[in-house]
Amino acid sequence: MLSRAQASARLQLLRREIDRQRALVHEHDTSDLSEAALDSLKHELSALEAQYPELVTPDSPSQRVAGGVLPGFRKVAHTQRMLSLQDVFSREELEGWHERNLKLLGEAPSYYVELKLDGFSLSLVYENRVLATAVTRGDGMVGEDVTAQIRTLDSVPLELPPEAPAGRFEVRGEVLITKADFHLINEEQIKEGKPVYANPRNLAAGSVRQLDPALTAKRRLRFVCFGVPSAEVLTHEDEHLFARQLGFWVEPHSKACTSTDEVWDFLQAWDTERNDLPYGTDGAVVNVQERAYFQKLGVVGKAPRGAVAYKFPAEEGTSVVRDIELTVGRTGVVTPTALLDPVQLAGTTVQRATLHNADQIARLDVRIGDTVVLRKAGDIIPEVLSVVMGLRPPSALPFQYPETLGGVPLVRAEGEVAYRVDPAAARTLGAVLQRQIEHFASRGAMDIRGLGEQTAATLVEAGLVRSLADLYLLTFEQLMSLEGFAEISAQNLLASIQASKDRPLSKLIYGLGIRHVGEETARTLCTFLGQQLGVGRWPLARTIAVLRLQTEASLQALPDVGAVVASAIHTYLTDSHEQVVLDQLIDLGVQAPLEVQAQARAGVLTGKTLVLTGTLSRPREEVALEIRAAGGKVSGSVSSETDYVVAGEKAGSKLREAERLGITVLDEAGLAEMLDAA
DNA sequence: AGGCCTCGAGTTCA
DNA sequence: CTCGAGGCCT
Repeated sequence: MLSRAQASARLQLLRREIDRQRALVHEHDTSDLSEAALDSLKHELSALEAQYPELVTPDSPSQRVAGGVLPGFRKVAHTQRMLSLQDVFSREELEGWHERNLKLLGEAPSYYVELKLDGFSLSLVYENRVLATAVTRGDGMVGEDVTAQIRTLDSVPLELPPEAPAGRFEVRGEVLITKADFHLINEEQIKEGKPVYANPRNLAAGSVRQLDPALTAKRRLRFVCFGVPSAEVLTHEDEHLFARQLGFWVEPHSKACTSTDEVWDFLQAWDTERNDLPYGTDGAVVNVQERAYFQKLGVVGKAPRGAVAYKFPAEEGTSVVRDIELTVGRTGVVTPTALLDPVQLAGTTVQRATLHNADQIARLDVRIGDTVVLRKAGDIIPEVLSVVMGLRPPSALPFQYPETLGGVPLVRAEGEVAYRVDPAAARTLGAVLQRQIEHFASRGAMDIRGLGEQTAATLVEAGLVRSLADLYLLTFEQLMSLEGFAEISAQNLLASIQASKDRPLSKLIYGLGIRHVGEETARTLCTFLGQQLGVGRWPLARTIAVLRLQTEASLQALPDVGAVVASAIHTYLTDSHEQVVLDQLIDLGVQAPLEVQAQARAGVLTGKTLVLTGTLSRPREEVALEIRAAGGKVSGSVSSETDYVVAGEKAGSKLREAERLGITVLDEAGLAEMLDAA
């Protein structure tokens, strides 16, 4: 919560930045901030003003209806004010609005939901069925006369059919440009070395505000009607039908609903389906269906109560960096994370975002106190896109890494992006040990159920676990003495730890956390050991003994193992600490068996590389196992080396990449068929 | 030396 | 998912 003085300073910055953005958009049709990010700033502004109403100034952007009037066009007053709509962002807010309708009307209205298209609003006035004027929305009261420009649009009838009423008749709608045309025009701009348009709305607005109508005509603009306020009809839906009869294009996906459940279903469905529409939408308008009710609900401030604009969860937003936290990973790499004021992003509340490394911080020039633009990368992980420089407090200093972390010196290795804690001292840090244990116990490694972040922290803090081997020394009594352990959970954990002794060798090697040795390299080592030892089932004592015989040179002979990886493995095996740990694991009965089959039968997929993507019906690891059993290799990324891509539900970029490269795409059934063919 | 390609490691929220 | 970096081929 900001103090009054802090709020006042912040408000000033926000107003200045929002005004600057508005000037950019409306006078130059460019922008250096996305629509969603700007929305987010406006949202913060109104929230702060709501909190400190006495700080609202008459010139605040919140006091104005979007738009503004540009010099060069004749100003025209709207006969009926063009209102704006109140925004709702969640189901709760939608239900709240419905409750209010219910209270004010005494009974539930029905609703008509229509997609809100991404263009700019326009009012057409017909006099005796002939187009008289076309006026932009402007500030809602007064707009600009763009009749000459609008006349060039095919989708605006210059004359209405006889069904239209005589006299003055108003038609309202949105002027927009399709996504395809938007991209086409921006490509032209790039070719000509001109600035690109930030979004279709800016382009549509810019195209209409060409003083020369011939220029407007070249842009393929379309008028889409959303209302005929002066028509004599009973429902909002009828307005749409009537407009269609008169020859206007009306967005065809609108839906009549009798409950908010139905409304919500519509909104949820279109949140994803809208991506397939040829034009952009950033929300939907929920209208009270019955006109009489709509009138009765009236207008409050500058918005009618009978309709709200639902905004689809934005993929971009803004927030303020309160602090930069440094966390140390299992390898000793120190990663900076921005701690943020909570912000809604694509349907979740985001409070932290990784800054990756020192380079990234320097590139973005992120500082504590900065306002940043955030996006969800791949719909999951928040990412800092940029800093809004106009909102930087004067006191913000460039971020500096400290010299030490937890008393251990931080070093940045030659040519590396990352800072690490001094490797020799890393194992003395509880945080590093905790991460090592988490990794060792993770699903891809030893798969010890019940040993996650929380438990690992408890065990390390209590001093019960000082190395990976200590896990196998834990007793029931020790666990019971810990906070948060009951009989059942203690027994379960001990059982999981026992069970982990029989995981395959590759899982153990991966779990050890040797630098540069991941799942793939662990398997490479196992294949090599299999060749050395021959057919049989080999215990850890034997496999480790063979590994310890290897020189760096012999390791380098393995596929995908070069100088760096070989050295890392060799260093690990000869490190005195690690030797003790490995010997202990052997003594404590960790088998980690290496099974060597008589002869890896050549399967149907021998020599083939496959990539799995999307949601499969079974765990990915299970499918991967079958593919490997058939001789195939499972890789993480699609390239020209890939033979098949197996796509499940909701496959994303990898599927597109596969299509681009012309790689055969299989579904799960297709894969099963190939495997069965063996 | 340069340019793929693959692997490793770290990441957020519900 | 994304980025950095190691391995390997040209």
